[in-house]
Amino acid sequence: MAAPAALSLRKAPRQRRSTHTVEAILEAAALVLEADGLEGFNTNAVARRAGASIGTLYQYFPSKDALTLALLIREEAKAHAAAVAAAALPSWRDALTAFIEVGARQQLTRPHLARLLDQEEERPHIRAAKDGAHSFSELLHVVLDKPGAPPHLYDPARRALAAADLLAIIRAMVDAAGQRGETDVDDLARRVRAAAFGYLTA
Amino acid sequence: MAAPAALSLRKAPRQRRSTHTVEAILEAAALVLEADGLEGFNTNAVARRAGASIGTLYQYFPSKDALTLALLIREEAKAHAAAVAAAALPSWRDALTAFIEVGARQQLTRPHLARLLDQEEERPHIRAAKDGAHSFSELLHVVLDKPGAPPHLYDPARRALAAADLLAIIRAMVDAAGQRGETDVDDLARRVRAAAFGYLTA
Amino acid sequence: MAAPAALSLRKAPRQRRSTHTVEAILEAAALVLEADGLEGFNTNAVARRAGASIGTLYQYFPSKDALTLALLIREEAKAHAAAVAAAALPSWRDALTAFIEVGARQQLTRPHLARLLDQEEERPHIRAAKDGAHSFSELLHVVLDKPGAPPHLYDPARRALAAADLLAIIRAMVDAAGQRGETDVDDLARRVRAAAFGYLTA
Amino acid sequence: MAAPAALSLRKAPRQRRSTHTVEAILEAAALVLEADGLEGFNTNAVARRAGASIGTLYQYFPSKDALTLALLIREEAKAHAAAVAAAALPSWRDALTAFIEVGARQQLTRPHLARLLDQEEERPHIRAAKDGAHSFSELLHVVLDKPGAPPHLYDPARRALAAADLLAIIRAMVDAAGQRGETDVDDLARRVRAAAFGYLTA
DNA sequence: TATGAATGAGTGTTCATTCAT
DNA sequence: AATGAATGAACACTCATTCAT
Repeated sequence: MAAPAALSLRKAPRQRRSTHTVEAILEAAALVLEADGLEGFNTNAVARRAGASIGTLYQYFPSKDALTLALLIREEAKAHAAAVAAAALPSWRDALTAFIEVGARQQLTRPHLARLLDQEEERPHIRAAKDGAHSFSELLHVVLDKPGAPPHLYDPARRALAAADLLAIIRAMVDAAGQRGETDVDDLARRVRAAAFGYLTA
Repeated sequence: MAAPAALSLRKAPRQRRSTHTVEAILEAAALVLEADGLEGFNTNAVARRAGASIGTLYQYFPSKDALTLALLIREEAKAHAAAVAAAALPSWRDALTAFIEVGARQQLTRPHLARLLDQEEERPHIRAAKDGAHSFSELLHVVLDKPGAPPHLYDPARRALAAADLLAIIRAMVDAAGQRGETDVDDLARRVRAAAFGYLTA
Repeated sequence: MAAPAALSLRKAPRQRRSTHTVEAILEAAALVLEADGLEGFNTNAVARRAGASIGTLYQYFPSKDALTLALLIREEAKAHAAAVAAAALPSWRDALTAFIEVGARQQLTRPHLARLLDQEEERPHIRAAKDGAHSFSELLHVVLDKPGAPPHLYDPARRALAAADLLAIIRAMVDAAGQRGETDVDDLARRVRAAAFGYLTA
Repeated sequence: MAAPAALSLRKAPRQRRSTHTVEAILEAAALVLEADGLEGFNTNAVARRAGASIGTLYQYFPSKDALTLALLIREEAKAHAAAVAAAALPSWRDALTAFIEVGARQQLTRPHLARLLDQEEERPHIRAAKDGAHSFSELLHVVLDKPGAPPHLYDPARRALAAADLLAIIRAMVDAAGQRGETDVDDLARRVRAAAFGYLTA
């Protein structure tokens, strides 16, 4: 599950100062991404925005991809923790409902950033490095495996397919909503629930 | 809503030879995209693959974005025509069903290419230039406006939202299926129908 | 024997203009090396000196190492041809004498350049790519295999060692002489002969 | 002819701990050089390997060149002492024989390191700073000045040239032998003697 | 009309060196 | 004295685009 050396942090920040620097760089990366999109996302711009030198950036991130990956993981961390909690609910309906709400809330927090990171996540290099870390797919798997879940999901293959389909549905709907500038988490969650539960019970 | 000059074809290919050249370049672009992904997609590579010079490429496409856009439109053309036919079916259920099948079939034809083009389509530059051309969203709008459609869609705003949601769902599911290497159009269409109709009737 | 793709010419110059460009770049590389040494030898400086853009340089040389290698081969080409002729002389004494003269003359032509290229030739990357091309060692082998050569060289292993030793001796002496600014080829050749024949007959 | 300030030790290590640190850094430099070659030889790597901080390194060595120079001198020190003893032998033949043995033994001890340092020694910056320190050339001069040496060396200019030639020969042969992985000092010394005495008596 | 040589701004990355702590 | 975070000039290399032939 660990990222290959080339994409993991180059050095663990030891002093107070350096954790602050790493944090500043990551936030700068997020801001650049939001402001200028993927086209404007280059390491020099990130360093400048962070008020750091390019050398400093590379002290902590061995490559641009490593920086992207770190940002990806940072952004997903909170949502993933919440998703883990959601997936732990005993009833599969409650779990799925909570899971969807987590997704909606996460996406509407920084919608532009989230969408661009979703795109980056698709790049083979990043995808491979991230591997299973923060796997929302696995969590959905767990949800669909709970007692009372639709019987046609007893078959592991079909369950895996359903988990993938659901993830795609949730991701796409919240992404698109964020793109459109929606801000009402509840309404969005309601519509996603309609699609998700509709898919499962059809 | 015509595309801005910089992205339209530099010259309309009139002569037979020109059409052939343009077609060769477009197919080369598709092949490069499929073989090397976005990272390998550059104008020199496309020209080389097309057996044309880079100068010739720029004689027909004023910029790389124009080439991308032209490929996008070419790839969508057949599917769009089919979708128009689908949307013309009198029953909204039949229309939506047919629409979904069009999407599934389109995506599984050249899945890798379709997905990369979907990504390119998100880039603001391209998006703006493409504007309304080949709007699958509008077609869904038409479908949901047919008599017998769920009553809560009488409200135009809600109908627009539903059309957007449905498009997101269909796109995401067929994209992901293509990525996974699925080839069974019928099974995919069945699952998408489940999500779509489930969403509408929930 | 061919250099790996990454170090061979990127494209063969087709037009008159481009052969001229390639030649200009190679000569510029030589001049930069002579004027500023290895420290000043960078691709931007070479391009500037050649009156070309950096992009043009990279059209023909896929990497800095490829440029270095090409220069190396260019500089050795004439000397190697002459050395082949020398090694073809029937008498081993005449052959060795001629071989030494070739080395002395080559080195004193552009001594500083020759020495820096000798250094570059030691770098593993370059060495591997060059492989057997322009192997002066092989030529010495041939010389020592001629009838009448010292009998203790009948053993192939000892002959190989002797060829290596002789090459080292010749190289070192002419290198050092060039460094010191010597210009008298004949005197230098005389001293190298003393060492070489002395070595063989001791 | 002292080395310029910038290349001399920044502070003379007086305390036990300092000496130990300097020694650790020098050995680390040697190890890095052996393991990763000139390409991998950078101050940060050396400090890391020495278990010291980069700041500490710069407390003792004012620049990378100073470190290189110090290592060079350290590595030559033992050999130079032995060479001084060799040059002190009354007979010029014995002296030269002993001198050669010193060279062979030195080179085969840490062949890779010795060769890389030989290369560094050629760099103008280093060469100038080192100036006459550890001049093996001067020692050879002394040897050739002993009674009974070949009469054509009575002329100081010719003697200087011969000393230079001999040094080049010895250096080159032991270098090349080290590169090839030879380990037999006696056999190597024998061949070098053949070249050296051959050169002088031809 | 077609060619492909040429351009050069832009980008990722390294590494010797400094200096606040 | 020791640390290691920070610096930024320098460099290899790419690629969209132009234009002389």
